[in-house]
Amino acid sequence: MSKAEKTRAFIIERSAPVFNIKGYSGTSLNDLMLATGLTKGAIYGNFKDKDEVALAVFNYSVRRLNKKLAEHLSDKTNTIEKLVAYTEFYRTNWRRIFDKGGCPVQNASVEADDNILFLKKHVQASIKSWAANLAKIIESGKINGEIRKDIIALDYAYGIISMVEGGIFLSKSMNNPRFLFAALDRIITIIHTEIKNNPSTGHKRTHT
Amino acid sequence: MSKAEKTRAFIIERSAPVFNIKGYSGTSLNDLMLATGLTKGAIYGNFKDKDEVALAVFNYSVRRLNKKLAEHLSDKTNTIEKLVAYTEFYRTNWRRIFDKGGCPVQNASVEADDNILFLKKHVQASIKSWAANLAKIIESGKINGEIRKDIIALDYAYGIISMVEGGIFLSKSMNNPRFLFAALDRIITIIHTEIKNNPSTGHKRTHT
DNA sequence: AATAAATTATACCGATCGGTATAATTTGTA
DNA sequence: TACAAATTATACCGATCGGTATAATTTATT
Repeated sequence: MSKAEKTRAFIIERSAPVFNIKGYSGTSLNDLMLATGLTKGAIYGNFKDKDEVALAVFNYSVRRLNKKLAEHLSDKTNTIEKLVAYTEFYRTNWRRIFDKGGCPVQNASVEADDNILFLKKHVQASIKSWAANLAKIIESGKINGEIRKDIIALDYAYGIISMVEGGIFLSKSMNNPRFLFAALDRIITIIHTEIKNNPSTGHKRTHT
Repeated sequence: MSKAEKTRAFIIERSAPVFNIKGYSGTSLNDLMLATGLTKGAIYGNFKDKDEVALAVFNYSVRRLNKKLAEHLSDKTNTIEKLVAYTEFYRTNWRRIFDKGGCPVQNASVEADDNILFLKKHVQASIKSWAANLAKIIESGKINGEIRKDIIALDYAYGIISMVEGGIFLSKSMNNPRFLFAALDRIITIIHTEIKNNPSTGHKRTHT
């Protein structure tokens, strides 16, 4: 790892919360200089422009969050446990996430979706991969019998994301985690009543 | 209505979609001049600074949305119909809303919650009044027997808002209304299975 | 129609924006 | 340790930022 590579990584790490809190338009190069303690020369020696910093920061933030999430699921063996752990992750880490400006996907998307075009496609890609990962977990549960065979994994994956983001939005807006917790509670209810394979209550079938 | 009052209203109307699409930091006075066809003199003759325009625009956008929503509910008499009409409103008007930048509350909140402080308290106030209105509808249903007496109206009000905003977020991000529709479908399911007073299935009580 | 008041247009302000050329410095290699 | 290359700091660029003073114009009143 060369000096420049280290500096580049350092700039990204330090700039991430700044972009996430102040937004793309709201973050100036002066902000980045303050956050890193470096000068314009160092920044522009490692990035061609502000867009490239913003993009690297977005990808870094998403990868970091995905990594933390994966770690949180790593010791879980069965599917239902993994899905519940998914909600536990946010229940445990909401404060850390909020302190750094909230969900980077939500922030980037809401700011970018109408006018900052170079970010929008990356936002969409990260949401797609997020949903695909969740769907994969659900699909694996269909194979081992934990999850009902007739549910559409991707639909529920997007449903979970939708509710998580709605909860984050409301809790962040109101400075109160209870709305996020309520969303997570509902997700757990859905897991147990809709997607989990409950032979006795599932489809009210009396024979297999 | 004096000339200045008309101009003020005109500036607000024309600036509303600009702020909602480009955000507060992303909207410049030049943008407002372009959107209104007026000069800085006209704008600063009616507003003391950019903050005042942004604030007036936010309040206008919220009031306008509430008005449209109220109109959509006006012909509904009973509570369940009103709640269903609530979801119908978004199902019918999503495109119009999306074209103007999405939900103004969501946009303002996500941009403002960490750093544009003068907007944040107004965002919180508008969410509170939104929830209170919804809760009022639910409460009236408790009185006339349409809604179960044991449910907490405000909790469900915030739950509905959370799901609507989550759906709007995801659909706006992905350029696809299906995620919003899915959220609305779920809200309707919750209305019918959880909060509606279903004497036969409600609490499985065999006696009153 | 004359005129005072209210309103809008023009021209300009200092500050800050993103970005660049170049000088100073640090790094890796011989 | 000498030296070339890579990296970072400094100084500056034109453009645009929000905001203001004032001139031109429009409005309302008589």
